[in-house]
Amino acid sequence: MITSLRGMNDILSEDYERFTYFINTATTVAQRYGFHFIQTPLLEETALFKRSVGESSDIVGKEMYQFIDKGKNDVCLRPEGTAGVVRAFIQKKLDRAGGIHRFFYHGAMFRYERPQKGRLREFHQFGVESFGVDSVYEDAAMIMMVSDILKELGIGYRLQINSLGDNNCMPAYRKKLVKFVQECKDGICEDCIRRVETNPIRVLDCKNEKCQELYIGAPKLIHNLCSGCSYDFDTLKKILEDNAIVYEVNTNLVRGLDYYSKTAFEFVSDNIGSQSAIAGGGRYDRLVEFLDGRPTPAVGFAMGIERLLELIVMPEIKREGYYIGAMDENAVDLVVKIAQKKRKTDRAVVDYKAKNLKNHLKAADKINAKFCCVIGEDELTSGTIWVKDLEGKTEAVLKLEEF
RNA sequence: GUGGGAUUAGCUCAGUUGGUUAGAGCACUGGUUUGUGGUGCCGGGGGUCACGGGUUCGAGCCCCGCAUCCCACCCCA
Repeated sequence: MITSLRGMNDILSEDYERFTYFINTATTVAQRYGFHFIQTPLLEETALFKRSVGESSDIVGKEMYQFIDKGKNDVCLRPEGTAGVVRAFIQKKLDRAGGIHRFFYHGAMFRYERPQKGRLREFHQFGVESFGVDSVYEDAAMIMMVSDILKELGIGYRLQINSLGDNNCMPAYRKKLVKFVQECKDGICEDCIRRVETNPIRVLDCKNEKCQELYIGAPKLIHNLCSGCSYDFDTLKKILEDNAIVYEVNTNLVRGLDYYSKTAFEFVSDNIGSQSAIAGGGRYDRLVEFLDGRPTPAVGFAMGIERLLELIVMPEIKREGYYIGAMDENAVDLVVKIAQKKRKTDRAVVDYKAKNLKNHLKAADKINAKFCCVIGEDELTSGTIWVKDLEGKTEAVLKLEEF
C-alpha cells in the first residue's frame, strides 16, 4: 500500500468542515479590516527565502524542501507565506505605486521537520500582510484582527508582545548582549554557544536552568530601545488596553525569522501540547528593501490552521435539504429526476435502492436532511410525493408539480 | 537531528506465564409479519495482529530491523 509522506495529511470529513469554517471566519474578519485576497505560488526560487527569512534560521538552514528543477533552477516549496507576498508586491510594482496595500492569504507551507502533534511537514497557514503603513496603530490592528478571529471561533488564548527594536537600537543591543554572554561563556550550555553565533537574542529563552541563572543580569532589549521604538511600544500597549485586549510583555519573545523589527507578538494556547504558538507576527519594515523594492513599512501575521482546528467550537449542525427515496423499484427513475430539479437550489440526496419507509427515514436522519421524501406505489399511481419534515415532524402528500 | 512510548476490525480498545478457530463497544449492513426516523430487539459482513527478519514443537505476546504516529528536546504557526 502506498501511504502519504511522513508529516503530510489528508483533510476530509469533520476536519474539512472545521478547516473551511476557519477559512470562512478568518476571511470575513480580514475583509472587515479592509484586506484583499492574494494567492502566490507554492514553489519559489530558493534565493527568495534565503534573503528574506534568513540563512541563520532553522527554517532556511535545514528545513526547506529544496531541489533543482528540470530547467536547472534552484527552487523550494515555500516554508512560510510572507516572502512570497512581498515578492509579488514588489514584482507588481506596488512599492512604486505608493499608498496602502493590504493582503490576506491561506495555503500550504512545507518544512522538513520531525513531525509531532501540531507540527507537520505540510501544514496550512492563514496570514495577512499590510504594506505602506508605518503607524503602530496598524500593528495593533493586526493583533486585534487575530483576537477577533480567535474570539469568533471560540478559542481562548494568551497574547505575548515584545519590541525587537529597529536599525537604530537593535545592532547596538545585540553587541552588548553578545559581550555579556561571552563573559560568562564557561558556564553556558552548548546550545547557547551556538546561539551566540547564529541568533544571540535566542539565548535569553534558553531552558537550561544554569544558563538562566547566568542571564539574570543580562541587558534587556526593552531597556535598550531607542526613543522611537520605545514610544511606539508604549503606544501599542496603550492601544491594546483601550481596546480591551489583554496582553503580557515577554521580553524574551523572539521571532524565528530574521526580517522582523519593532513589534513582535505571539498568540499562545495552553491546550494543544508543546507546539503552543497558534499565531505569530510583527513588523518588518526593511524586508521590502532587502528584496530590492522601494523602502516600504510593513506588518503582518500568520496563523497555523492545523493547530487551531481542534480548538474550534463548531456551530451546531442544522438539518438541511432533501433526502429522496423510492419504496417501489419502478419509482427510482422518477426519484432521480425530482432530485435533479431540487439540486438547482438545494441539497438533495437520493437513495437508488427501493426500501421500506422505516429504512428511508433512518437514512434521511443519518445524513441530516430536513425533509424525507418518498415515492411508493400509492404516490406513483396518484402522481404525488410523500414529504415529512424531520424537524417539525409534520408530513404531507404533495402533487409532483407543487413539490 | 537526539531521546522515550505506541502500533490488534472502519474507529476506540481488550487479549492471562508463548499453547485450539484473535474478542468487545461503536460504526457499517440486513431483518424486525402490511408505509413512520434520530432512542427497542435479533442477525450478518469485516483482521496477512503495521511491515521484514529471527528464536521456538508452537509467536498477537520474546529478540532484531524498519515505517508511521504520539511525547519530550530542538524549532516554530
